[in-house]
Amino acid sequence: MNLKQLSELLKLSPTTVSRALNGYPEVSEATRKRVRAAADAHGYHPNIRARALATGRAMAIGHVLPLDSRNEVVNPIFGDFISGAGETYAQAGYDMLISIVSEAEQEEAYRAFRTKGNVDGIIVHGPRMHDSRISLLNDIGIPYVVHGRASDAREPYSWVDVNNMHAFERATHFLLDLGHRRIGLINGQESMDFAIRRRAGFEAALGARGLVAEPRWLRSGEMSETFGHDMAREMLAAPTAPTAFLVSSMIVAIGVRRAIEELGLRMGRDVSVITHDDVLSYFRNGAEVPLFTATRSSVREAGRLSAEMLLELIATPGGPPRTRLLEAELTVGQSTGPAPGPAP
Amino acid sequence: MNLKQLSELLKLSPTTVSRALNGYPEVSEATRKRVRAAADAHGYHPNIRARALATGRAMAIGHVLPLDSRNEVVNPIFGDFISGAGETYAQAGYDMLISIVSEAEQEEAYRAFRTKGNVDGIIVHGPRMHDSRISLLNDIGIPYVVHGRASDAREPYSWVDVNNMHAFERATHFLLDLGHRRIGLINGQESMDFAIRRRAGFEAALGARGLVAEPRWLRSGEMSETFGHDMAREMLAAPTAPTAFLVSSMIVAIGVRRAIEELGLRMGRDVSVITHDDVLSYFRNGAEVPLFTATRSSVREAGRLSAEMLLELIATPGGPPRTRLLEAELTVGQSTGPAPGPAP
DNA sequence: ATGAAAGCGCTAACAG
DNA sequence: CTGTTAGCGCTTTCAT
Repeated sequence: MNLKQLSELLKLSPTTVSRALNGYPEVSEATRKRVRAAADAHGYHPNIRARALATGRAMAIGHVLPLDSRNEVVNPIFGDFISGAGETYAQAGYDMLISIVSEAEQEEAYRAFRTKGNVDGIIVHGPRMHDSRISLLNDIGIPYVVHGRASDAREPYSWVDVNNMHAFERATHFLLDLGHRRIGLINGQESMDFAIRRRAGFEAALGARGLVAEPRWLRSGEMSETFGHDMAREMLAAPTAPTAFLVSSMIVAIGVRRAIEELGLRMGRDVSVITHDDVLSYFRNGAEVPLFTATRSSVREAGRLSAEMLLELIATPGGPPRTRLLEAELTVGQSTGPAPGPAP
Repeated sequence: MNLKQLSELLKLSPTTVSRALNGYPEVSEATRKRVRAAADAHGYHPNIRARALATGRAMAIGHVLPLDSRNEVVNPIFGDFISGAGETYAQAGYDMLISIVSEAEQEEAYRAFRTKGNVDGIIVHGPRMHDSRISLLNDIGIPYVVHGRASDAREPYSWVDVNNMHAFERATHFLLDLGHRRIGLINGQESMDFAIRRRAGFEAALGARGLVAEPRWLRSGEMSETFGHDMAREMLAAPTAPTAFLVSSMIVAIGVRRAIEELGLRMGRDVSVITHDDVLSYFRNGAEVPLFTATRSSVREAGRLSAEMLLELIATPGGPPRTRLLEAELTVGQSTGPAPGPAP
């Protein structure tokens, strides 16, 4: 059933039927009702490709996901992001298009989105410190929002980001409050913008107490279980080992925990671990102190906001870039135990 | 730059240019070369909407993701699946469309894909035991492949699945070999097909040794950290507690580990944990025994296969359904320690 | 308030 | 081998 058939059925012109269905004001209420009823009865849905061709709008948003070339793995938080964004798109009648490409193919992916004309806007994932994509997208002239930031970008751009620096600063203070003085940071690759910000937060907290980050306890690399395991084992094997780890991702933290277990150390007693991703527990002399870091829901919120922002940018072309910084929820549960932490 | 402009530039008809670019045989190699060069030079990409309208093919595959209504969370393995599928699509020139919808909206999502005409085929995620979607999709008449199975489906359908039963059977045998006799299973919701199969594997392994699963050590529910934590604490608090857990997801296993840590038990000594998701370690009297379950790469492989299968189904309409069962890699590393496990 | 007609950019018969 | 012509299904001027 297409528009023409429906219009013949109704003894109206396709024009009138189209107008009736799309809420144009110059249609009488009577015919509009009649048209709506017939459309419902026959399960008519406009062909989206034809509409897109006629209107010039694709009614779709493209997401370009960088594929880690080494691991062929996409960032696990992506699922949370799109579950937030997807809801917004669905309400607005937009489709979500995903393109997973290696670092080398990124540029081409953006150009292809533009010239193929299958999206009206783009969400950029995994921005790096020196990210050429931003000026590329400005040149191309397609609306976009970056999830995260590219610190050294000269040109203005729209972004939504979680306050990584603040989150890691608070987490570090939390460990310092527990009495830890030797803290290891197991971070993501520092070509990624978020990793730089997380280290900055870590160092700021240490600095506020007159401490300085030990280079040997600063590690950064791919976000894998193996990496976490190997780094933690290395650091724990040294004569003076960290008493706590701050870990950039849940996956990595699993490896760290494995290393701790292998060495016969006790989590939360001999060594503590904080991740940026989930609910974890700590101990002060045997008393539980849960720490909630709500990264997953923050990321979903970031997805929702990015989508809204992008749809607004599409609706108001030529408008100024917008930005939004989210605070990740991070709350420390009631501590029932005595104050001092493990011996430094 | 569109086809007409490019053809004027080349002093050729749009038809010839189109044929040259799409590899039609009746074009001379000389002009084909010339056309290709010009297209590359000017960054020409055909407008996909116009092509879709003209050909009747959308050149896109739709993925319908069920959104867990309670948690608003998508299954974390989804990222691995689409990273596998995405590569196949990209090579074949297909786009990937994602639709994230709650359980209630599923039917409408499939119908909309069909009537809007924006996809040529569908991948179904998260099949349940009694899944009405299969007969719906057969009625609608759009090619599809199910990631996973719906055990009680009457009609034939195409699917790709990991052998969950076998994976859990082997994992259980592994724990039994270590000397464990009290094993807890923390499973996904048993309305999901995969959860049923995992339990079946668990029970089969126990049965092979003349053992029977204890109902109090069988738990199933949402795949969250909190659920894992709460179930493990409950089971560990009982007078006779499991000495090992078999856990259905990495996220859940994090909660289980937290529970173990809180109770001051030692991972791999007092209690062992196997997950279906990642690299983990076990201990026999202090010696490390790594167990590798490569779910993540298996899922990526499943994504790749599903995509290939779907493209074939699209290419050969009316063909018979295809199925494919993958064995998850699960290998036990070299054990350097003495044989006996923890006391039963 | 309704309709006729002209495209959107491409592909696919049908000529030549 | 290349070009001409006619749509794909819809929206959108421009008339009436």
